[in-house]
Amino acid sequence: MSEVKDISTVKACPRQFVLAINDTLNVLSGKWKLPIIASLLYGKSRFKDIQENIEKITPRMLSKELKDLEMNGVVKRTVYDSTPILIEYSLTKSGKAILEVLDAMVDWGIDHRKNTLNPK
Amino acid sequence: MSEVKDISTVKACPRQFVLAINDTLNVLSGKWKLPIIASLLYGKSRFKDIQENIEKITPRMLSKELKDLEMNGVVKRTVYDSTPILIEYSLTKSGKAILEVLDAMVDWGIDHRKNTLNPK
DNA sequence: AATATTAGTATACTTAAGTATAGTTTAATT
DNA sequence: AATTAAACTATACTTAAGTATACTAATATT
Repeated sequence: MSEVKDISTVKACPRQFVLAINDTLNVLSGKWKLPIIASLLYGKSRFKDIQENIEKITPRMLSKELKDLEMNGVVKRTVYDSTPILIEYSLTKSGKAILEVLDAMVDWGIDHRKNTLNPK
Repeated sequence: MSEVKDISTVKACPRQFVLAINDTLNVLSGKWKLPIIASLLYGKSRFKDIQENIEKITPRMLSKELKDLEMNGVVKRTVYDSTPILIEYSLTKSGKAILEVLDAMVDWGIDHRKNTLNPK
């Protein structure tokens, strides 16, 4: 029994990795997801706040994307039964954790600009 | 002079970070970028190979996306002046380095599935 | 009573992304 | 000389993503 798997086994990307990457990409892709997540990381949490924070987003898109993010377990919608009724959006644990992915993306993006302007 | 920047300065995401993230997202978004990068990480490098490796991609899309990745400094196109002429695609240094971003995405995706199926 | 605010929804439309299908060029093989 | 292969390109089309504009329901303010 060899300790070394044959090359097709070693190099093939496991199905669950593909699924995981696609989940992540789904959460981040589209024109408005990142601005929304950034706005929630920053702290702005009411519909109106986010809308004002992200100039040019229409309420339709904000509504749609927030629902999408909520369905994907990234954003939590809380209704406070105060008067007037108050609705707050916040990031879930996972939602906050995505900052690590963003960090990796910042690192790559910055390095890439260096490499591309000044390649070896 | 305070050592502590006021909160709006500290929390605002620097412009270059936003640019870097968008660069990264650009390289990864769309239906075929990831399969293509994965195929090149795996080692398949000729147009025909990639096309066979990624079933269902049309030559139009493969061509378009390869050009796009090449323009963005992620993929390198090499023409070998053999007979018959041979064209090989490979990942640049940056292209290979994007594996780190993919790793972060795998980690988040897997954790996220755990959190979402089994939230605290 | 009229106006404003929050948190959206509804309808119609435009632009971007991706697909389907066929064709081209250069050289090799039969 | 006809057929095959690699590496694409061209044209037309469909679907998905995003925009524009207007509207609604509940409550609060003037």
